[in-house]
Amino acid sequence: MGSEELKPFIPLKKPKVEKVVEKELPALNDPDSVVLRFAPGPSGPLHLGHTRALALNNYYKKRYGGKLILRLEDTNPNAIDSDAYEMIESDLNWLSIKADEIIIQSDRIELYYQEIRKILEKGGAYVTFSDAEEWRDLKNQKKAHPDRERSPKVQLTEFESLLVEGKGIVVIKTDLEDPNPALRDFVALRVVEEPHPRQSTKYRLWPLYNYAVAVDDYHLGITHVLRGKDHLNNTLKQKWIYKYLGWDEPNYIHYGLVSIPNTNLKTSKIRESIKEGEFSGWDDCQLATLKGLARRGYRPETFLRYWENSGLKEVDIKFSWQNFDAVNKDIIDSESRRLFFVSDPIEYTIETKNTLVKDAPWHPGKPELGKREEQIKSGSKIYIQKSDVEAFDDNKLVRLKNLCNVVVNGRKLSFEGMQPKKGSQIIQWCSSHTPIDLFYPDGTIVKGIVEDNISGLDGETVQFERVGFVRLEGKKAFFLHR
RNA sequence: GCUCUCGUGGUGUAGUCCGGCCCAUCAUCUCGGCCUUUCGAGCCGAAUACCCGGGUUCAAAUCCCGGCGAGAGCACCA
Repeated sequence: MGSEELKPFIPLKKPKVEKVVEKELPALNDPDSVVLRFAPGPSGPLHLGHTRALALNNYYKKRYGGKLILRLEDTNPNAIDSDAYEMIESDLNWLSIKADEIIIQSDRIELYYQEIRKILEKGGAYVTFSDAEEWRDLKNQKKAHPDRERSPKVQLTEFESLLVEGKGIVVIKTDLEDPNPALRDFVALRVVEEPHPRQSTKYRLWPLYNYAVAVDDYHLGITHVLRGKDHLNNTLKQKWIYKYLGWDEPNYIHYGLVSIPNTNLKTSKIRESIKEGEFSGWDDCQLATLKGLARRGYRPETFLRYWENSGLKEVDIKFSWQNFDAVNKDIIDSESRRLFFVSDPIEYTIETKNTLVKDAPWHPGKPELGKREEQIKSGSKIYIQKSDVEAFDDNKLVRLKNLCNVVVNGRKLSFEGMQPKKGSQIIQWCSSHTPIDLFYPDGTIVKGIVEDNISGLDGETVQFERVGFVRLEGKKAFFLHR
């Protein structure tokens, strides 16, 4: 058989069907009424790490027309920054995420008392005055503390007395035989005598995380709990409370942990460093707080888009600044005006017969934005970056970008034509200028000058050509990314 | 140590439930080329991945078993 006859038998590559897959996050169960929550502890302002939970919850809220509750978890009087309540709300605001309801746990202490009474009554919890170690040791040996076996009636009496005095704890009974020691009997409420920033000394018995979360999730009607998988065990604990109270459980969704390289996210550490003067405040451009990142010029949409793109798989992931920056650049590039920035400026004088006019567009892709014009007369000072000057020889022809060609001669630049010459070096320059300090997130500060055109641009992101995108703030510029 | 998760290019992601249209998607990064009075943007192209080993099957990224690896939890924190 000739090759022509074989043709029908040659397996053909199937043409690939162009799949236009609308990429989206996985669907939720029970999508009919979706109630979600974002529940930070008010220990400081929000940082990059918080934005994932926020973005994901917000995404599903919008997708299903649901409701998002901001719940401030302030049940540990020792770990509260009283400014944080407001800072968190303003951070949400900045992200354009609207909480449909704001709940503060320390306003709901009576509710936690009410529900624990029910559990005590049903024999699902107990009060003990045992010291922490003894109680924990017994647990680890799968043994019950004697206080565990007392009748509900006694437990209730002990509970009421704990409200006024004594040093005990209220414990939720689980399965003492559970192979995972983390899941055996856990504390629901404990005594804290320190005054609470909002409630002062009104209460002395404070609920702990797992207990308060379960009670609130139920009473707030939360349908879907979206959180990191570090909460896997917490979910199991919280289910015991649902069981005792006969409540229907919400849908739990756990996503993998993110590690954010080279970034300090520990609120307590940051606070310390601010106190020591290492950072100027929560909005220092070296920090990955929302305030710090906002100051550098990251856009709210960047956070949302980045996290929605990262999905919610249970694998642990690494945060990529590169990818994050790419998202931000995509948003700001088309709207950021261009400027010349000259670091370590060296002064030159220009010689020209005719007055020259700088003809530089505010944005190369958007002529409608107009130009940044400037008249350059003979004798005008021209400033050039030291690193560019280092490549100069006398009689070298260079192109002052958007102006003209010049020949370098000592500290003089002589006009040498308007037509750009192929191959000649093109450099940025400043004449009339403003001094500006460029702050990098690693703490370095570069002093330089910027064209005298920035008056109307305070607070905006612009691109310093060849340097990267920055956000302007007075006589400062904060480096964003390339 | 115990308990629980999870392993797709450098990074993130789609596909895994219900095996075939997957010689594996998209984005970013990297490297070329084009364009450009920015080292930005845009356009074109390239390179790079199903943790390993068995099994089931006509057919495995997808199912089963074993290994290896990574992470988390083990608080009177949240």
